[in-house]
Amino acid sequence: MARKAASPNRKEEIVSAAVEVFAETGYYRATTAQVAGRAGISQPYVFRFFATKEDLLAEALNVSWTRTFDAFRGVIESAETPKLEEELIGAYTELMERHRSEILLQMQAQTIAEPRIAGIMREGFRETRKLVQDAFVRAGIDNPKHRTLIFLARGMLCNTSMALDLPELMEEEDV
Amino acid sequence: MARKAASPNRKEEIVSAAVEVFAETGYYRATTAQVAGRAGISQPYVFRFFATKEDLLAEALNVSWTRTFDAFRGVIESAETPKLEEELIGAYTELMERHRSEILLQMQAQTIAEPRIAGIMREGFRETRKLVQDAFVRAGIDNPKHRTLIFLARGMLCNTSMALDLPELMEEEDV
DNA sequence: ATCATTTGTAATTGATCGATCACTAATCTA
DNA sequence: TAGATTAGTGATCGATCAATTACAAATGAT
Repeated sequence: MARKAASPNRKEEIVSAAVEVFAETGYYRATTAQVAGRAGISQPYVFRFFATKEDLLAEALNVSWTRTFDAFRGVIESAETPKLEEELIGAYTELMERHRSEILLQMQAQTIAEPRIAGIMREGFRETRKLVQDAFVRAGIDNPKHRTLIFLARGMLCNTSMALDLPELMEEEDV
Repeated sequence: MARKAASPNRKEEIVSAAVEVFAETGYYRATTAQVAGRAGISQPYVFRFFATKEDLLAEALNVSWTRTFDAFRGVIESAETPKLEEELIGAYTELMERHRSEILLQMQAQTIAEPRIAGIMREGFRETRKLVQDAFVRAGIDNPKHRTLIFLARGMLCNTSMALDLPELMEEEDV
């Protein structure tokens, strides 16, 4: 039997590098050489782990959605009803601060037409929506579907505000 | 004095073609040859009107934002107060149906880091926000800043719903 | 009708990039 | 320590693309 060693998490390192490079430069303009450089390996070595650049994008998006689900699930399992929505917003804010690149990548991927990528994005949004809506229903919140829509909508505007560095887009206190 | 002729709107034709091709394929992956083909001209001829591909993108975005402003202004100048928000939503829905590609291009451009493009996007969002908020204030609507945020947020989610073909994302009627 | 301007294209170029191939260095097994 | 497997790289290649150049055809003015 064979034993692997070296960097046991090479694959994860490459994915992390890809998330950053894709987010900064744009998936199509970003090169596999940039990703490799960021991961501290040579460009051809990337292809030992991912057959194509698109495979790498798909995995980067999966990682990003998994983190999103986990963040929301953590809140849903622990938060008390009256603070549920507030804490979900808090969790997303923290996600955006700690994993900005993953959110920027999700934003990009919304307009990528490749069926495989579009499928991942659709599933990501569907699952997020289900997670939040079920939690609102279980918490006995009124108009759960409406509240879920508003929650997701604020999230999308929050993304725009972050990506374009336009914090005023999220101001809502009237004097 | 020289007189021009041929197609007096060649430039507009190229921009229209660019909006579609960029929206379908993604700006970075789209080629100037595709844009030229869509416009019915040769690839080098594009560069008689736009010095660089980025110039073409900038103009495409300007056209798209101008149309957005015009759509909202039309409603604001004519709508009666109680129906203002409803009609603004209607105007945006129509814009998305009639000029889907322009909206998809705006979505894409949210994550393009080139300073010139980011500047156009920032200005577009700032102006849209000002337009809507001032209209809400003039209409005497309560919490105008909050209502403006919710309006813009719904617009962003609506974009996602359209781009990913996920109509359920905009459902909000509870049974 | 000729000359100048404008409209447009074919051909090309220099750069870039994803992916492959051929190879070496390190590590493991027996 | 020999042999085999694994980890990793340099070199390269075919394709692609934005942009330039050098032209040709049409149009307009005199």
